[in-house]
Amino acid sequence: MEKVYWDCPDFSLSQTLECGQCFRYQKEDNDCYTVISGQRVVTLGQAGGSIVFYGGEDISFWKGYFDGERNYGEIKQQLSRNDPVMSEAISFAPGIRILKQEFFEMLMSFILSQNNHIPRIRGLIQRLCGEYGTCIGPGQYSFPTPEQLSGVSEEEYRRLGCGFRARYLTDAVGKVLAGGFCPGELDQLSTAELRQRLMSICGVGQKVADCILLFSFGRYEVFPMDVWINRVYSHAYCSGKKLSLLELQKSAAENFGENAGFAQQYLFHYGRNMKIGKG
DNA sequence: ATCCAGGATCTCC
DNA sequence: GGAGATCATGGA
Repeated sequence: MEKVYWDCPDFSLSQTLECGQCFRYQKEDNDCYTVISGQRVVTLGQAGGSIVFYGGEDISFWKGYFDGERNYGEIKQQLSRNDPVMSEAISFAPGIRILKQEFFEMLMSFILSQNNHIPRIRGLIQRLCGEYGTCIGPGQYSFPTPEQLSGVSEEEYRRLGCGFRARYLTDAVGKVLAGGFCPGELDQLSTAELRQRLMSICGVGQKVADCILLFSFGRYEVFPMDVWINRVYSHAYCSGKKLSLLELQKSAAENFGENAGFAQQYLFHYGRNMKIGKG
């Protein structure tokens, strides 16, 4: 099999895939990962600093998916300046990059994420793909397109285990199919406008919208505020005080500015693994 | 067994 | 705008 090597600085494959932003990867026995995005599937590994693609298809797509062109060294340096907490979080997982994932996948996945555990979210998505996606390899299924989900009822989503989120999924599919969510058009909107547009979908609140903004639209100034980030940020930056969501957002924006999204992911992964602010 | 999860919505003030 | 109850489900 053809191998392609790629040297990408500040990049850990495992940290990037396993830090909670992505649900569509599988760790293989030999320390490789199989990743699926859209209709594409890739198997890759990391030996030392070098990424190894097993199979030479769509390499440029995957380099974009892993945000290969961005200078994360500079981002980390800016964030670490005068910030011991952030320095600690970054040194815990210095190889995180923010993936560029497909819009509809992010929309559906983060609707499913609400009030749910990450392992269970992955399971739901896997079942959703197996049921309605296209087989693109041995046991591998693409995330279903809006068209593939056009006839799926709430009942069927419930049968997969989606629970109260079933209604949200049908609403999302319907609104996407009705138009108004074409990525090329959405790219032109300001972050605030795009957030409002996303929140017009039932089951998409600010946090889910912000995850879509960050992980799919590259709006790196957003700071998705979930239960973990709330704990970590309150504990480490607000001396444990209970601030309102609005106050927390304002504070994070002042602290991290245009790099808030990157900061959020370093903090999220660190705080969740260290169980900061819990117990 | 009981708790809790990358929340959103509804109601009520 | 903010506080509280409710929502399904299963992994830990």
